[in-house]
Amino acid sequence: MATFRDIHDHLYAAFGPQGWWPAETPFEVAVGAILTQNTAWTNVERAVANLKAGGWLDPATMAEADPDALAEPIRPTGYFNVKARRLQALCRFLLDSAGGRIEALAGEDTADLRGQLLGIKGVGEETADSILLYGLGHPVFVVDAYTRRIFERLELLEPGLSYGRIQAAFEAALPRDPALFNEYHALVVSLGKDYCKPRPRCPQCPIQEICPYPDATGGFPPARE
DNA sequence: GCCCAGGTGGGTA
DNA sequence: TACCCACATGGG
Repeated sequence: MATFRDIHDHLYAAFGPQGWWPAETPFEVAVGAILTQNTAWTNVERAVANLKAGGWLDPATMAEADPDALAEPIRPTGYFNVKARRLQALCRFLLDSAGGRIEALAGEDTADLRGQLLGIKGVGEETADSILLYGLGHPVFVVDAYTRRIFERLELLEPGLSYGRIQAAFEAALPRDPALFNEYHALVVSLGKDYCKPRPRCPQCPIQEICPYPDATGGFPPARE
């Protein structure tokens, strides 16, 4: 039976280091974390390029903007009206509690800071944890739809567990190392994006020798996303 | 045309 | 608590 550690090692052998998060600053990580909600990263790249070109990538500039104006550069990510307000809520939080500098929060207690981030409208568990891990280097494991699908299919997670239960399973099985959590989540995304699809398709999966699906009859577990 | 994409908040029972 | 639904563009 493969372990969480085994899966990481297989993925690392297959894909190599991922170099995440694809952003230049912690603030850009936080912005990207909101923009990528239920959205392909290629669309986020366009939006971030638009934000940079328009001089938007600054907490005070975003917070004070007309939300309809902020929605324009982020249009390629979809949900642009919702996300414009979410970005503004994030920026207001940063201005109120960190002088507009997200780096100023890095030294805070992880659980306390996570609670503060979850208080921002539009920042849920995955977004908060992405900001904590990739933006600020805190040791939290990021759980996403790929994590759930892949590890349920590997039968390392029971179907239907909460975010917190899944996160706890990973954090209990692995050393509390931000660099490991960073690489692991990025590798999971890489597998999910290109191989472990929702529908019964596993094209040339690089870890198929340790995955029970498709089984002898070609069967898959029911899709549940 | 259909499925899918690095979710979240609000409403209802 | 546990479902539903809205939010929306872009690629395969």
